[in-house]
Amino acid sequence: MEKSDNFFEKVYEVARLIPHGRVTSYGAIATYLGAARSARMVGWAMNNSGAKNVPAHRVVNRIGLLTGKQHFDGTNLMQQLLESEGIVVIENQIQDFDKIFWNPSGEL
DNA sequence: CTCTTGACTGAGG
DNA sequence: GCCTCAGCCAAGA
Repeated sequence: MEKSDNFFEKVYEVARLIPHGRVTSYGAIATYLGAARSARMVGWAMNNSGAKNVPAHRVVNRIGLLTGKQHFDGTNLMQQLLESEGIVVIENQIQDFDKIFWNPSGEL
């Protein structure tokens, strides 16, 4: 095992902590890790998540838009996974996003 | 080394 | 609410 890239590993760890039927944003994870302005790095980490067991479909941008669905295998795979968890998604837009949003800090 | 791109966000108009 | 600009940092060419 090589050295864990702290930042990336943290992202994967938090992503796995997201409860079913919930979602969070890249910025929320970045902020939790102390890199509030590095939300892009979270997205990049998700790009590498292809080799990890990370539910990247539960991570969306700040408005609940499935910006990353394009990186998934198909075109509706990400939406399918979210709907499978009880999340309503219309036109790549999560409905009731503010209600199913999960804060990694513990919903303070 | 430099330049561009990108799964983002916040501030300003 | 929308559009534009700037900041952020890593990877690829």
